Formats: sequence, structure tokens, C-alpha cells
Amino acid sequence: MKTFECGQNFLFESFDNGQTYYGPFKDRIVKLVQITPHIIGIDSNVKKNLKNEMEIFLRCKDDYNEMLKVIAIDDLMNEVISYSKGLRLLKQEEFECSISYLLSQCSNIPRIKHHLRQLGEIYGQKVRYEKREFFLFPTREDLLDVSEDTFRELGFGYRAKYIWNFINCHPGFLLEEFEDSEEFNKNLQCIDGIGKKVADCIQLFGYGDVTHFPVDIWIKRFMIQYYNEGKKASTKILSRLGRQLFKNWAGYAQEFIYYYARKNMKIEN
DNA sequence: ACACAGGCCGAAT
DNA sequence: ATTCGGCCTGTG
Repeated sequence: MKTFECGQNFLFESFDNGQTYYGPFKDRIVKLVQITPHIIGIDSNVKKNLKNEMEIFLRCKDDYNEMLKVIAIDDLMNEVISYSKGLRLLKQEEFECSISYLLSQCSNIPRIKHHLRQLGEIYGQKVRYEKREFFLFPTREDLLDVSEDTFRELGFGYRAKYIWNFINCHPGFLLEEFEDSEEFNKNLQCIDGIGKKVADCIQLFGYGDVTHFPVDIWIKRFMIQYYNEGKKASTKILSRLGRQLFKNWAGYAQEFIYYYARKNMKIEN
């Protein structure tokens, strides 16, 4: 399932080469099965309100075809789309998402997954589901008593301070709502350890604001090569460019491009 | 063994 | 407004 192979979520995993994925979502373990290219089967150890929760998680209300039309701005994007089509953007749980992207900086996917799994195994609730053992991701409250040193011992390195600070110094953060998308973005960047890229990711994947266009190293390579005549540009500039090109669906374009770029672009510079 | 990661921060241009 | 070194440490 492309949705879980494009680096937006770190805790869902497949046990059968990609037909079925299991992972934590809020208070439960969810199973998603690709039945046909267009149909996803859903199950969970907690059935209550499952359909509604999954419609939000999988962003079922988005007009996928409309989105495709808007981001198909040229031949290149048509190629990207035909390669990445089927991928769904997720609207993840806010706290887990924030911690994930705070940990992601200057790291790599296997390591990020390892760190997040450790948090689950130590501080999250254990759940048995279909004869397997899973762990929910801890809530902010679950992590209030954990010291910065402990996070360091888990291998977070200099990110330990960011994580501790986020948990302990921004208790109201998740509840805050901002009318203005830009204002929220700036407020996120005021938090220690959150810069432009991480703020964009949290806003896009955690708060469901698909107008944002996070620029990581892969997006940067792609954008510079194809939409900036090979000239260097800052992530800030490229993020703005992405939003100009792909309008209100920039977040989808970003994930489509990411999936495409990781598989198809050679590493240069 | 030893650079290098899906950045951020602060200081110095 | 842009560039640069340092930050931690698991992974390749």
C-alpha cells in the first residue's frame, strides 16, 4: 500500500508484503487491507466509531479526482501521478505526528521507526489483536514523567531536549486552533526544534492542512531540477513555489512527488 | 571503521 | 537575507 510506503507514517507495518497493514491509531490497533485497487477493508480491536475515525484518517472526503486534475500541471506531473496514484494522504493523530517529525530531523526512516516503537513499547498500552502483540502510541500524559535524560538514553540524541520541551512546555498546544494557516505555521516554528520543514509536516500530516508543501531533501532535489532550472534555492522558497504550482492540493502533490522521487531519482549533488 | 542522515539553532557574514 | 559549524547516534 503506497500510503504507508511514502514516509508519512512510521508505525504502521505489513506482515504480508504490503496487502495488509497494522498500526496504532489513537485508542486502538487498526488493520487495513487492500482488497482491490479501490477498496480498502477495515478492522480493529475496537469497533466503536471505527468507520468514522477511518474516514477521517484516510481523508475519504477529499475529492481525489479533483485533486489529480489540479496537480497535473504538465507532462512531468502526469508521469508522477501515474507512478504514485492510489497513494492516500493521512490525517494522523496530532501528538504522535508531532513527536514523529521532531524525531525525524537529521535522521533516517529505520531509526525514526525504532525510536517511535521504543516509546510505544515502554510507555504505550499493550494490545493483543489477532494473536499478535501491539502497542498503542503513548499520549502526552503518558510521557509527562519522562526526563530528558531518559529520552537521551533511548537514543534521541540532541532531539531529547526538543521532545521533553514539547511534552512539558506546550500542554495546550494540541487544543489551540488558528483561523489562519500561516499564523499557525509561525506559532509552530516558535517551538524549540521545530523549523519550517517540521512545522509543515505537522500541519499537513497531523492537522490535515493540505495546502502545505514540506520540503525535505528529496523534494528539494526534485523541485530544483525540474522547476527551478537546476538552480539552488532555500526550502522556504521551494515550499512557496510548490504551493503556487499545486494550489490547495500542494500537500498531495508533495507526497506524490516524494514517492516518485525516492524511487526514480538518482542522487546527484 | 567512518561518513552521513527526511533539520534546527545561533552566530557571523 | 544567506551561509556555516555543531549537535547525537543508529545505520549502511
